[in-house]
Amino acid sequence: MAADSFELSAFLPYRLNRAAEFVALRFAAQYKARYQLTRPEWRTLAALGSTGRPMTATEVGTHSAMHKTKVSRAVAALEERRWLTRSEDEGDRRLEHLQLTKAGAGAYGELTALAASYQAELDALIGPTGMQALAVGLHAVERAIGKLERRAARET
Amino acid sequence: MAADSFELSAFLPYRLNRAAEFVALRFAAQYKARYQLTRPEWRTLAALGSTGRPMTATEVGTHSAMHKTKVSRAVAALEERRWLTRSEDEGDRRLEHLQLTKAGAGAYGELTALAASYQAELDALIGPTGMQALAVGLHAVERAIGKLERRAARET
DNA sequence: GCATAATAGTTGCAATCGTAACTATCGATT
DNA sequence: AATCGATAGTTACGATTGCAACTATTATGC
Repeated sequence: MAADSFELSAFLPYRLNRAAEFVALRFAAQYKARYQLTRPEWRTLAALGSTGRPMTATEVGTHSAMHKTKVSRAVAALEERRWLTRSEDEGDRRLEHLQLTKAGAGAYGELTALAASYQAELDALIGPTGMQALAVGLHAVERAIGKLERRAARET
Repeated sequence: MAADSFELSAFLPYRLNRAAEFVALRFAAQYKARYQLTRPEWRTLAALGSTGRPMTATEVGTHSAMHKTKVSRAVAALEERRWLTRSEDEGDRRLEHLQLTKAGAGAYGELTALAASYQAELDALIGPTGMQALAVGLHAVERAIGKLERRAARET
C-alpha cells in the first residue's frame, strides 16, 4: 500500500471494527430492550452460563476478554438482580466463586436462544461461502493475536 | 447451535469484536504515543486525507462510520491544532467544508506510513492464506450489513 | 408565501469507561 | 515468622461517549 494511495476503508483495523460494531450493536439492541442488560453484564452471564460451573471474576474476565473493573461492575449488577451469587473460597479468601442462580440460569437460557437465532440470521445473510471464509480468516487473526500476546509476555 | 451448547467464544459478534478491539488498540497505541491523537481524530484525518478534497462533517461521518457528535468534537480538536480549516458553503450555509492544512496533510502522510507498516506487520503475522480468507469473509459481512441497512431504510 | 418538516452541526447532561490507587490476602524469601 | 512482592477484587476520578435537545438554515406542502 503506497502512502499516497492509503484508503481507510481498506485498512484492516477499520474494516474489522466497522463489521464488529455493527454486528454487536444489532444484538445488543435485542437484549437491552428485553432485559435492560448492558454488554458487560450479558458477557458475564454468558461466560458463567456456558460452562455451568462456578468461576472467579478473573476467569470471567479471561474468558470474555473484559477488563477486571468491567467484570467487577457487571458482577455487582447481576448480584443485585439476584441472577448470581458469590461464595468465598475457603482455601484462598481473595477469591470468590460466582454461580448463576435459578433465575440467572433461566435468563441465560432465553438469551442463548436469542443469540442462536441471531447467529442463524447472520449465517443466512452472509452465506455459507462467506461464513466459511470468515471463520478461517478470524481463526488466523486469533492465532496472530496469540503470537503477539506471547511475544509481549516474553518482553515483560 | 443448541441452547445448551452455546459458546460465547464461537459467537460471531464476540469473535469479531475481540479481533477488532485487539487490532485497533495496537495501532491506536502508536498514534496516541506519537501525536496524542484520539481515535475519532485519527479517523477524521484519514477520511479527509484519503480523498484529498474538502468534505463536510456529515460526509466524514458516513465515510468513517462515526456518530456526528464524535465527528464534531474531532473536527474542533483538529482545527484547534491547525490541521484543518472550515469554510462555509455559499449555496447552503448549514454546510461547512473541511480541508486539511499543510500541517494536517503532512501529519496524514506520516500516519499513513505508520498505518501501511502496521498493515504489513499484520499481513505477515496472519499469512497470505488467512489474509485472503479474511478479506473474502469481511466482504461477505459488509454485503450483509448493506442488505440490513437497506432493509432498515425501507422500513422507516 | 407561510407554516411545517427536514438537515447540518453543536452542546448539556447522564452514563460508561479505563487508569491508577487502594484494601485484603496469599506465597516466597530469608 | 517477618518482609516483600504478587494477586483478587473494588473504587475514586478524570476522560469519553451517545442521547436528546438546541440553533440555524434550507426544503416542502398547502
